[in-house]
Amino acid sequence: MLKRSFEPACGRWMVPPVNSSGSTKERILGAAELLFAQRGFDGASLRQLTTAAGVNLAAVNYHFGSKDKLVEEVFRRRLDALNERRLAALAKIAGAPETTLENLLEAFIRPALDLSHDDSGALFMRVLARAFAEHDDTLRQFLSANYGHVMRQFTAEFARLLPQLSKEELYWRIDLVTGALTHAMSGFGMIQRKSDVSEHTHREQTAQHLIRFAVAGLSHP
Amino acid sequence: MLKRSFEPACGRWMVPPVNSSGSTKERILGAAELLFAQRGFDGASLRQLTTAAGVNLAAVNYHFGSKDKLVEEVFRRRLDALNERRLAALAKIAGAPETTLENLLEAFIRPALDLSHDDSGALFMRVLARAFAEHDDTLRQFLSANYGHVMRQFTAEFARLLPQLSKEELYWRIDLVTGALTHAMSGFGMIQRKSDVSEHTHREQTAQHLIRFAVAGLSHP
DNA sequence: GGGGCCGTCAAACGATCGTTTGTTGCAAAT
DNA sequence: ATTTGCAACAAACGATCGTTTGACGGCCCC
Repeated sequence: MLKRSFEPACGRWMVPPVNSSGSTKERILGAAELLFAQRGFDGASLRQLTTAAGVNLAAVNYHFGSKDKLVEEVFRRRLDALNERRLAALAKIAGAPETTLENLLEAFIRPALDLSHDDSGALFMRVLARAFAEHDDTLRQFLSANYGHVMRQFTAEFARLLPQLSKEELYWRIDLVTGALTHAMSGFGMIQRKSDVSEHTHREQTAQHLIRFAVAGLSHP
Repeated sequence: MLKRSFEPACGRWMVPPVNSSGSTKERILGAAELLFAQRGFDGASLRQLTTAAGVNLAAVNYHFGSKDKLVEEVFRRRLDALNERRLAALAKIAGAPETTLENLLEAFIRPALDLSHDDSGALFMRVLARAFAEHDDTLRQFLSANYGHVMRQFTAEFARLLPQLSKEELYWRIDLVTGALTHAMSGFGMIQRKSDVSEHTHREQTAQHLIRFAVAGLSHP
């Protein structure tokens, strides 16, 4: 079997330890983030999810309306925070004459790395990487409608700092940086965190490598 | 709904036009590639799949043993060809004193782009991007066991052409290039093929941008 | 001509899916 | 004290899942 993760010999599926803190809605969202990251949106069933959250099966439909609405809420909760931080960081440097490409990339990348800081935020980056790969047009429209203006503001600032690039050239490069970012954040690839460095240090290294790589890729002639 | 693609008002799910060419096994593999790319491994059911292929429901289990074995075969068929081409291209330049970083990246990237050339090979890149995002350890082991030696040979050649980089630094950068490659190939992002350029031209542009970006990112001090 | 494979088929299997229902406990409002 | 509304629960709904079964027809080989 290639895809589905393990299934224990006894019992049908893993029941992660019950998370008993917070309200019912929050416990569902937390468990959803974990299981969506591990097994995907289709792969994680509401029964696994509600068992992990320690709530009743019907609670998801009661509080969110449907499984799809739950998925939407998982996205909205994290992306609202992420894009707020991005815009706040951008606002501090936008238009300033002394702003460097490193500053701008920092503003773009750092909030994504910080998101991975708190307890389960790191899982969300995997959920996001999955969603990107799903390639769904509905997701595309959702992201564009809700967070498109953030990307537009950053692109405008990139254009200001890289005036030598044509619009098309700039789009291409930002696209490639986004790909490298998503890849690095989701943690697939050769580079794994070594056991002797802390999670925080590892994130810091990731950011450093990513920013240097992106600066070189963006600003080459 | 965020994720599942549309479902038509009449009838339960889309039934793509029947593909009536080739053997039963080949038709199943073709339809699997299409539906796995569109709906994911869990999302695409054997009933959708066999209907699209124009074969009986039981044919999958008869010819492949199980759905999971089918997934495995979808991967193996394309990756065998991809890595053969990569190794052939690498063999022509490995160790040669006049080899440039561009040559090496070309050998690495071009076969992936060429894979997208034939009929449905482009779909496979989406399947692959999905599988990367799934983050499954079983997949990781499958790739490492069957195609790890390819990555190792390329890494050795990268190390020869970039002697100034530490081993860790090199791994990081190759990882980021891989992320950009996967992202560009899977086609999520701002850049979409314009209707006035051919598929071939678009692939060529993708390769050019990607190689230039990667060279800059890899070789910066 | 008859026996053994092979590929295909409709039909069914049990399991699991997302969702709905009806009931219960409980606290605030009347 | 009674009513109202919310949240949680067990249980069931019909649909769909991956897989298995047994029968049917065509083909080659003895």
